Amino acid sequence: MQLKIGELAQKTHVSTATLRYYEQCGLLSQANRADNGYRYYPEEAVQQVEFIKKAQQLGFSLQDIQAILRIKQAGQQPCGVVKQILADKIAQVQAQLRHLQQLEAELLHYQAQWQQQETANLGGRICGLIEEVE
Amino acid sequence: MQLKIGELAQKTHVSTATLRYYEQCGLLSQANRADNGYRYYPEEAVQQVEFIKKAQQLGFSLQDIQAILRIKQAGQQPCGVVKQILADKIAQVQAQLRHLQQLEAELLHYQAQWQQQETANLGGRICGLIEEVE
DNA sequence: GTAATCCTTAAAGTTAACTTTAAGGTCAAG
DNA sequence: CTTGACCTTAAAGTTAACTTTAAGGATTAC
Repeated sequence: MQLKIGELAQKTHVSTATLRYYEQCGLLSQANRADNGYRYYPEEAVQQVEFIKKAQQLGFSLQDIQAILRIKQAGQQPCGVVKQILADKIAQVQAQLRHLQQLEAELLHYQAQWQQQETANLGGRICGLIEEVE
Repeated sequence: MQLKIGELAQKTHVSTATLRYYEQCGLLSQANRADNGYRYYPEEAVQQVEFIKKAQQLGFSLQDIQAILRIKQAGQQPCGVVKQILADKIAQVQAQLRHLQQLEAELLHYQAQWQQQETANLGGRICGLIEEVE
C-alpha cells in the first residue's frame, strides 16, 4: 500500500510542500516514483515523518535530525564516527533534561506561591499585568 | 555599579547587537541612559540575560520568554490570565520532559546494542555510513 | 590632539524552516 | 471531453532571531 504525497500529508498533518522540502533536505529519501513522476511512499514513511516532528518539538534542527536518523537507520553496523554522534546527542539530551527539570521546579514554585496568595488577602486588587498581555 | 552595554556583553557572552535587539523585543527594558545616550545596566541584567539564554536552549521562543519573564517579574500580584499562561507553560515543559526521556531511552538502547556488537563478531567490516556523512 | 575604541541609530543582510506562487502535466467523475 | 482535484518543478516570499553595515558622536590612551 503505497501512499501518494497528499495521503502522507493527511496522515501526518504535514503539508505536501513540507514533505517535498524534507526530501530535498535529505530527511525523506525513499519515495518511489511512478511513470507519471508522482511520489509513492511506503507505510513506514508515516512513522518517519512523525519522528521528525517529535524530534523537532524537542528542539532539534533538521540537521540534527538527519544525524539521528542516520543513527537509527544504521541499526546493524555502526562505526566510530556514528557512535560519537550518538554519544554527543545523548549528552545533549541529558543536559536538556536537567535544565528542563529545573525550569519545571521554578515554575511550579511560582504557581504554588500564587495559589497561596489567592487564598489570602488580595481583596479586589487589580492585576497590573492584564494590559501588557497582547 | 552600572554596566555599559559592552561590559554586559562580555559578562554574558552575548553580542551588544543582540542585547540591543533583546531590548527592542521587550526582553530587556530597564537600561538607564546617561547624558551621552549610553545605556547603563544594573547588575541584575546579567541574570536576566542568562535566563533568556537558558530558556532559549530549552526551545522557548523569545515571545515565550517574554511571557515567562512577565510571570517571574509579577511575583506578587498575579491574575487569572497570567496564571493560565503559567499553567500552560508548565504543561508544555512536562510534555517536553516526557518526550525527551523517551528519546533518551531510545538512544541509550541503540548505544547499548552497538556496544554489544562491538564485542562480538564484526571482524574487519567497514561501516557503511562513513561515505554518507558529509 | 589624534588614533583607537566604545557608544548611538537605522536599515539591510543572513539562516533555518517553511509557505506561496507560477506554470504546467495527470487523473477520476459526469 | 472537460472540469476539478491532485501531482510536478523552480523560484520567490516569510518569520524569527540574529548579524552586518553605514554613518556618526563620545571616551580613553599616548
